[in-house]
Amino acid sequence: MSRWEPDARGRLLQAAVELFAERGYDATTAAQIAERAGLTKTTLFRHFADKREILFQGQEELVTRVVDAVNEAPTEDAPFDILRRAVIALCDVHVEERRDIRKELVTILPSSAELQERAVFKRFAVTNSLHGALAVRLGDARQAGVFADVGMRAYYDGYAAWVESNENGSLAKIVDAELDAFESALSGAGSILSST
Amino acid sequence: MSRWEPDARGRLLQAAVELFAERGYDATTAAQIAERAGLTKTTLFRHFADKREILFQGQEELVTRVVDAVNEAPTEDAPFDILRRAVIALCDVHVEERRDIRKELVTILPSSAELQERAVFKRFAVTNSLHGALAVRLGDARQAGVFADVGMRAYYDGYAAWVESNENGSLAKIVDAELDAFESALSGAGSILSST
DNA sequence: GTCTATACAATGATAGAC
DNA sequence: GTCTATCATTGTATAGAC
Repeated sequence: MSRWEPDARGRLLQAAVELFAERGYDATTAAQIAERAGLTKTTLFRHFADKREILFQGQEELVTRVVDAVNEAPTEDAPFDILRRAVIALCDVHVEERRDIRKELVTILPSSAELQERAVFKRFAVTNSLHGALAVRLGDARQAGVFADVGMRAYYDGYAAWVESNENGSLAKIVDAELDAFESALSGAGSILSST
Repeated sequence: MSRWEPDARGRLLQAAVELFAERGYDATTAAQIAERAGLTKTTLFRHFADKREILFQGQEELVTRVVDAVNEAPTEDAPFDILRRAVIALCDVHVEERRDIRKELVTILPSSAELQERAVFKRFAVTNSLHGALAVRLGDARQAGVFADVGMRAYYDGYAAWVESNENGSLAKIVDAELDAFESALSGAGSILSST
């Protein structure tokens, strides 16, 4: 019952995705996004720290998910099983996500260096959180580092395959298979190290 | 000879590092940097694509170095030995680098989100190039991915330790030891995977 | 508590003169 | 190569409207 239309953030996101798809990220100004959402530039920046953040909203949840999953993993879990839980926990986020926007994102992202930088930085943040949690749990920072990298690689590779495959089937299944493949690669790694 | 003082880029870098150290990255404007270097803002942006790039100039060299090292590795090299060559090849870049600037960089970087994003993006670019070259050489994209991540982790961890240790000894030595540690972690990885 | 109006500082692009 | 000048855009700050 307020005087304002509700869901300002949602409207801004919708407007942004539309305009980015129409004329590209760089060619779209913050003012144009706000206008299409029936708001002003000032209000846009009250909701989002910057223009990039419109598309990466809610990534902080990935950090808490991955850390919680590691911390709550059963004591009897083997290291790679802990990693598996953590990475699979990330997949659930995308269930609620709007499919149309996800589809657009994949085409918008490569068009702007600014956006790619932000995307990479978010990935880095999640990787670091996973690394930290695993280091505590496993007691070995280097092993935790390798596992964190492998897990995130499985996640992002799986995500890319999922989006490209027209989204039949669940993301979690694809990522799980990806983890299997990396697990074999790791277990075979001992035999392909230095000859010395 | 010309009317202008030579080495505009060097003077701009010098001025930028000084000012960033004095008053922080965000509080320093492009105009101030240019002024201290005896130039104008326009000229600054003719030499550097943006303000961040002043500090990350020459990182493209890392990409060519790492790729060349992989491609030129002897046929008889084991996979991890190829990786070792590639990562060690990165270390030589920092020999020529000016020590005072390197020292300052470590304090400036954490003070600005903008700078960290760029730094992470550069690391990502090098990692991807290494990944690509290793994938071709090893014929297994996933194995190459794990190796690329491990190698870059060894490099950046080693670099951090090197800078912190007041720079006695060579970077290559520290990174090499780091690689040894990761190699053991990898060779032991087979035994710590899923219990299933 | 959310939105608007206005003014402002800084980045980065562009065009033309030396 | 550099300079002056001008410009659009991002993002902030302030003060006020509903």
